[in-house]
Amino acid sequence: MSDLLERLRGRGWRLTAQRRVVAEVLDGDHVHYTADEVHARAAELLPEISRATVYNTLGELVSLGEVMEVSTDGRAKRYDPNAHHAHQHLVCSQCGTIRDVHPTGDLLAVLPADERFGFQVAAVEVTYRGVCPNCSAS
Amino acid sequence: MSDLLERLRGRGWRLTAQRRVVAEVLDGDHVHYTADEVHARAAELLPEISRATVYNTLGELVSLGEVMEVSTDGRAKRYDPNAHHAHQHLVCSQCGTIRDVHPTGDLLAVLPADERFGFQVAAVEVTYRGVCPNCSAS
DNA sequence: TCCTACATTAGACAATGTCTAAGTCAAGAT
DNA sequence: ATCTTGACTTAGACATTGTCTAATGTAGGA
Repeated sequence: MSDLLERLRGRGWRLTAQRRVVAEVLDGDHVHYTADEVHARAAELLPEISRATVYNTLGELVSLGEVMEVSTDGRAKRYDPNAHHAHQHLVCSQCGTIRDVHPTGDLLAVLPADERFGFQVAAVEVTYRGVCPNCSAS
Repeated sequence: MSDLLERLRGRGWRLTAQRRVVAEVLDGDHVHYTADEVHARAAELLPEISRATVYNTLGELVSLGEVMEVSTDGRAKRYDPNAHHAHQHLVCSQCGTIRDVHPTGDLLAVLPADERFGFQVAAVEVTYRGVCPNCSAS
């Protein structure tokens, strides 16, 4: 993720202070912030950053394939910087905690041809749901 | 689905006109309406039905396991009356059409124990994405 | 240093969903 | 058949999340 800014510059992006702080907030794996959470954390580094810029920047990062958009609950979308390694998500039904997980096998292959209805199937998203150790204990 | 009202009565539900029309709108498989779509169709049968009642009723049907909540796009949730037969969804990336599909094998089993992080994993939701024949053609 | 096209901003607006207080009614009790 | 009561419905305010616009600012090349 630290070379994200380099890649973006290579794509002709202007490196503004706002884009830098958004990238900084997303830095590190296992982070799944909502847009408003990204905005709140970015605003600690750059108080005058606006919501619109955060939304714009996140949308651009998704378009470029640098960040994954995840919606596990029908509420706010979450942004996952771990976009360069295929993975799925495991969500706690109680507290909402999200973990990146890696199922075995080919998840696309288990959809038979006669269940594809002529679609050109390109991708698959899997959400596992359960109760995390923390919530089990209490 | 036609015996849904019977099951609900058995659970102590009051059978109001509003609940009848919501059940009628959802009747039939392969239907994936948003709450507002359900409201619009219900209002054709019972013009004075309110949005709040539709939201309440859908929420209750979901709690009772009679209807599945599906959110394939991070926008409005959709309501799937085909809740008594396990299935997953195939979504057209262009027009948003949704089909019910049935992958083979045990989708839970492909998540190894060392990828469960102590969670008690209870369910799995899969969304396949691709382009439908209609959108491929045009 | 200057230009200018691209980026940012504040805030209005849109879409979806939730909540409240007041009125209505289904269904059991009489 | 009527009464009673607690569950149900309603209108509309409110909340959350996301999008858009017009004015202003600025990164980076000339």
